[in-house]
Amino acid sequence: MGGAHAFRPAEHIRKRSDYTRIYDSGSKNHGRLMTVFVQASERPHARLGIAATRKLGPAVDRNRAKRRVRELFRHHKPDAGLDIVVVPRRELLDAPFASLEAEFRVLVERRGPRGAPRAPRHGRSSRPRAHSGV
RNA sequence: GCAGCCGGCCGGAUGACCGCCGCUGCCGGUAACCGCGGGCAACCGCGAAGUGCCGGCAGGGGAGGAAAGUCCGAACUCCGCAGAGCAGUGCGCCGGGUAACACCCGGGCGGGGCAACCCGACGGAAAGUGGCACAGAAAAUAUACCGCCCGCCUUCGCCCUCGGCUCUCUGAGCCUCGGGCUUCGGCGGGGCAAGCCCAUGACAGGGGGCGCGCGCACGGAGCCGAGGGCUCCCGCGAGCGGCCCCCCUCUCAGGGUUUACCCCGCCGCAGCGCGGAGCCCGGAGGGCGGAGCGCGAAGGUGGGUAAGGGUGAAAUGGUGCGGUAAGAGCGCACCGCGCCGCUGGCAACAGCGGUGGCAGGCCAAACCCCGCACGGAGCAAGACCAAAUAGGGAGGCGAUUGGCGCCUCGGCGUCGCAAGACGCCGGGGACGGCCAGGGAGGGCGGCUCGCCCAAGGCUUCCGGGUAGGUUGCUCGAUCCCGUCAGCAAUGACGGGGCUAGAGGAAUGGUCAUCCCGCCGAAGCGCGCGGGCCGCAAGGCCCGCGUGCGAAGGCGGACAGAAUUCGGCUUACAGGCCGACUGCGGCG
RNA sequence: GUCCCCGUCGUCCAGAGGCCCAGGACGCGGCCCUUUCAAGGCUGAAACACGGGUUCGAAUCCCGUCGGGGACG
Repeated sequence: MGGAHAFRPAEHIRKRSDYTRIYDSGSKNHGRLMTVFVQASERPHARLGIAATRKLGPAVDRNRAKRRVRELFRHHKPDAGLDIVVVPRRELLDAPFASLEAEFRVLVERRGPRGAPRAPRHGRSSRPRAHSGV
């Protein structure tokens, strides 16, 4: 029943190779609370990966950051096939949830401004894949 | 009531919406490898299997006391291993508990606290090696040194001078007072190379603070003296000294301080007695006096001694009496220590008695010795399944000719004592080692021709094995309750329960209400002090402290399982329960 | 997760029970030299990660924290 806000295993990014691919050829946007990598994919649904490094804090803080980011993804899930990797910053831990939602929306959709979902730096052309939401 | 001490426990609650991960049941969809059968084959059917996977619904479960640090100990897994030892590491009072431990319990000993109680790496220093700065005679050998005592040897000044005495009298000798020289020692003052400190204010003095140290000292006066020490006074139930910081004299300074060295001044030391002969005077007798003797001092030397020696973190048992030439556990008493015996205790150890005569400093978290334990790695251990790509092995298909190279055998030649090496010729063999030819096949193409690529080909199987997946993975030295044994740790028995299993890693997100703590105006209560009124009881006002206190605000810790247990260590807001100790109050 | 290693001036090192209130080089401050700068000379400031313990005495030896780095078919 609850499918709209669910977060299924298929929506996790798990493989190391997926992460490196998104780091290399996805678009990258910095915010005050987090950094977001976005890359388009062939899948019918979006996927999420979280990279909480030890720099963020001890295990309690890292787990809390991941839970809040997952919650963001559940409530603001893009309908298109996008691979998203979020790198949380320390400021994310104490920020109000509403400010997280605002920043997450902006960072995910900002991938547009400098052209379609495309690797800005590595120029390895991924063909323009019309996405309505920009 | 306050302060303390020990043990145990909890570690926010409830609800709403949206979610996550296992398990169980039901419902819907749906495979594959593989096996069997059929078919020329593509493939089909059956089994595997309605399993696994995907989705839905329902039920039930889902972080900790430290999950942390990874400091110990184990289980488990793989590797290694005849046995024993060495090395290395860890542990170290005794007894018990345990699967094991560096953990726990009980006891002993030592230390701290008024006490409850707390703390302790707590074997061995006559097995050996080594270290102990500075100071000090000496830092481990009980010797040397200083000193004390005994014996022996040598020596016991010089110059000037007041005064005196004697004589053989412009002089000589002797005694005495004072001074000087020389040598040594002590005390005081001054100078100053150099070092250090100081405008961030030195130094000195005074006051205050803090911690550490010593403890009847500090200060004052005197005495003995070889080293070095002793006595008295003041003070006295507590202080004193050193270091550091702050303040004041003080915005005062080219100054202060220490040691070495130099100079100056002061003090101290440098024989006395008896005495035959002799000489002189003489009444007795007296004076001088060589040698000698005794005592004393200085130096040297031979011995005795371990009492004492400013030091130091530490000094060779302590105190007292006797004893001695001086001394000494040399003797005695007490204390300490070692050994032996008895008693109590399983033991560590304790008590008592006897005995020895001191038997030898500290450091083993210095090397080490003794006793005990330990094979190594770690769930990224290990096991199973197994893409793509590359590579390995075996087979099949296709072309299989020549040359070079390779292997082997034979002959000849050169070198060599030989073994053998090198070269040439010939026979045989293998080969995807190289080159050329050949061309199965492939590409362009509807087909042929043609062109291009081309033995680094196509294909089957096998083994290792990467990504990935499955497993190991949660029923266990398990948890709860009770009984029994035990002082306890713990164990035995009985009953009951199943209590997270993720894997880029779940156990939550957002909000509401409540709970707890802190702040908190007005107001109220209590205590203390002051003022006013009142004869008094008391009342009023002011100030301070304290308790209760609405709305509201702030806060609710430390921290997230990763193979699993037993410990240790570290972090932690707030709260609850119980035992005990000290002090105060009331009865 | 499992297992190792290391912490000394601002930086890189030395020191290995007392000679160390810790030494050297570079860097930093001041003075001298120079017309000036550099070089050179003189000089100064500056550190034992933290907390306990052993010892007469600890940067050094032991224990525990904290921080940093590394390895993992």
